[in-house]
Amino acid sequence: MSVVTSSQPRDIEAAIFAAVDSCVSQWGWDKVTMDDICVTAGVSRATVYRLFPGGRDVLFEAVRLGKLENFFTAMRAHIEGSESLEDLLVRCIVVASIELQHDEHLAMMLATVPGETLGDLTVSGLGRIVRVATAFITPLTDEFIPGDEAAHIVDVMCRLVISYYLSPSSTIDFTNEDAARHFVQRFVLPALTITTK
Amino acid sequence: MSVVTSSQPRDIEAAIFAAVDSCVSQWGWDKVTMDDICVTAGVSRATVYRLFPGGRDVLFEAVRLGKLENFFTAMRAHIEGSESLEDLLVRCIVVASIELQHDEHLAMMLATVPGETLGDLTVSGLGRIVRVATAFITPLTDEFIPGDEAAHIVDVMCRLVISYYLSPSSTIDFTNEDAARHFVQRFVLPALTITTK
DNA sequence: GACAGTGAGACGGTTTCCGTCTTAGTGTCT
DNA sequence: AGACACTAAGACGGAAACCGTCTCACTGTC
Repeated sequence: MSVVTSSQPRDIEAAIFAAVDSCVSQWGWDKVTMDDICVTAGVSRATVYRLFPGGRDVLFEAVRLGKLENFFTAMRAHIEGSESLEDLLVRCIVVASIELQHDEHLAMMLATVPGETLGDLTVSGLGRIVRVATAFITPLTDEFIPGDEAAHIVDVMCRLVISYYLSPSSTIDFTNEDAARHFVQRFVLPALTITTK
Repeated sequence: MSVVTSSQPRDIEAAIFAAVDSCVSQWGWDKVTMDDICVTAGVSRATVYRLFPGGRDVLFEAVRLGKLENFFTAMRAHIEGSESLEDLLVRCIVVASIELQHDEHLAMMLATVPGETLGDLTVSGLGRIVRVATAFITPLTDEFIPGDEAAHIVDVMCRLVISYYLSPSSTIDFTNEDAARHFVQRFVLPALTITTK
């Protein structure tokens, strides 16, 4: 299994993912057809449907999951080594906010179910973000606070970051570290029911 | 309530044109639907089809014609007052090349028949450009050369400008005035069968 | 030769889109 | 008030695009 044959399906899969990226950024979710993706990837339709049985939904879901993992993996790299809960939270907020602002399609890809607009994000797509974020981030908070408390914090933070991304405020800029830190000190840390270790 | 007072059909027509622009620049020709345009323009379908009987083709053709006119009207403003044929030709080349390069959708809009890609431009769409260009520019060359000679020159210039736009050369840059002037002096003016007035 | 992976494309079912048409609502003019 | 012009909203049928599946031929590897 670990033996990599000369014909590497991984390359094709990567090409398809890249094609989805390219097509979506060019035309948006709604306008992209499977044929667009096939042509862009330089791949036959049969191949796409064989690699992603179920078609469009399955493929797009796979792309979204991949994006989610990449996003949080990159984030974890940024927040690892934090020496305090405050530091960790601040880094989370800043990195996530910047990344969201940087890649417009990311937010769409991360959260939305096919056919869903960005405006509905706070309604339905948020759940999965919170879920994945919790799974990725809470392990890093272990040394500071217990798991259930962490889950609670992550939940709130997710909603705040996304809310401020979708509808930026003139009073708080989460892409700014000082602002984020001030916010954490003022609103988050005091809310903890257990004193940080 | 959005009370539209004394709704003038011109406003609606302009809104539709703007909507086409917006939609095309967002999704491209092929991906745009009439409903997209209607929604973007904030206008009912019936209205669009009444203003442009024939539907999609007629509307898009109208948009293209409008673009063509705007393009050459703007160009004429730039080349009016030329004191020599050389000056006039150089200005034509430079203005057209810059304008084409500036607005990527312009070339598409100017030349292509619906469903046609930019690569086919030299084949089919070029005829109409040459036609309109001739109609707009030849009047301005009257004081330098006779009409039939002008038509010939305009024809050649159109093809050159478009060719260099579609496939830029490393030796000649038509958006550069000096390069264009040098080219005109070297290849165009000597080819005239009649000495310039 | 057996085999696995791929390209090309046909096929039927579904959805979307187009263009037309009808109806109702609104503002204007006489 | 009543006639009129214009538009929004949406139903409707036919056409086209799209989706997902499937078959067949081709290619490189074992």
